[in-house]
Amino acid sequence: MSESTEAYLQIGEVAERTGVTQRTLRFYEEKGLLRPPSRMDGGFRLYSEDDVTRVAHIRRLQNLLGLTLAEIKEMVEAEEMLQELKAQYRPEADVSEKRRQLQEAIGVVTRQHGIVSQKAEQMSEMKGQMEERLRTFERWMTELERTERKAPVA
Amino acid sequence: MSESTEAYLQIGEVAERTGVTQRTLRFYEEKGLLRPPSRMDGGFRLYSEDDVTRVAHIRRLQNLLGLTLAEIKEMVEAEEMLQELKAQYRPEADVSEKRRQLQEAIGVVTRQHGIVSQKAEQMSEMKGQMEERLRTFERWMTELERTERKAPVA
DNA sequence: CATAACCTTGACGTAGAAGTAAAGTCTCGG
DNA sequence: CCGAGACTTTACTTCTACGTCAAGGTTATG
Repeated sequence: MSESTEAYLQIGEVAERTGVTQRTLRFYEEKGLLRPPSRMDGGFRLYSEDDVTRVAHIRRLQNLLGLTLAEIKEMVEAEEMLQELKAQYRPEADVSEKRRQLQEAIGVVTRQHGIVSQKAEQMSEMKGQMEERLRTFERWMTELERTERKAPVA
Repeated sequence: MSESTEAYLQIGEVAERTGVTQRTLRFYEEKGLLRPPSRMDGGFRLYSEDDVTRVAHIRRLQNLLGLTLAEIKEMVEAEEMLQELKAQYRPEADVSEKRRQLQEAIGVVTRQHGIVSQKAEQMSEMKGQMEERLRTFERWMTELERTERKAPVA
């Protein structure tokens, strides 16, 4: 009973490990966010560890950056291209084509980076505002307490 | 023809200045995110500059933090309470009540701050990853160019 | 080989956040 | 005073991102 194909996961496991529902996994597949996984003879989906990582990534893009699935799809496709590029990296293929792909990949990631940078900046600005606000409240509070000591509660 | 009430804006202007549609403004009002504005005799809504600010704030909470309108409503209501508190600050009213309100306000903002902090951190982590990735690409690119010089294009 | 647990597709439902259309009202410059 | 354009409410529609059955096929285990 050696597990020759031990690295494969059924949809239920993937769902559990990623924290999304099976429905969501199928939905992402439908929408092109996950490549159609391999299947068992009976038709059961067989996911790889990579797919798990992928889902986590998708979720982060959703939750953190608030991107739509359509936008995420673009990003993910760029990643895909990258994987491909990585795989093709050794076999001496069309160099100028690889160059082009790499250029495009750089473009995509640069745009992503721009989005993240901007958001991160706005965030920390917001954070600062909130901290200032909290300081103000603390001041008010101390002041209130002073008032209370002067004229204590009946 | 002096503009005694010059500070008031109709919905169209507010829409234009905030970048949301009139429908959205009415929708926010319906949902309790914007206080019902004053009206002209004929029923036209009259907004203040404060309302414009408010809408901008709402949008940032939506876009930056990805909060739902329901969550934003809570926040906005807390702000409201704060305004009230600020206004009542001088008139010597029930001190312990004010204390309670202040406590609550601190609680709300602290929670908000927690959310923002966490997101900000995750963001900068993501940003870092992207930067590393870009560096990798640049390396690949230089390598590709070296290859090209060795065996130039026909 | 039965059967529980797991999976399949398909179809319809839902919540959030508006968009859009209809039919009528108001305002304001000329 | 009137017509163009801005505004009103009401109602229906759309889009996204799934949730929720339903009816049946598959797999693993005793």
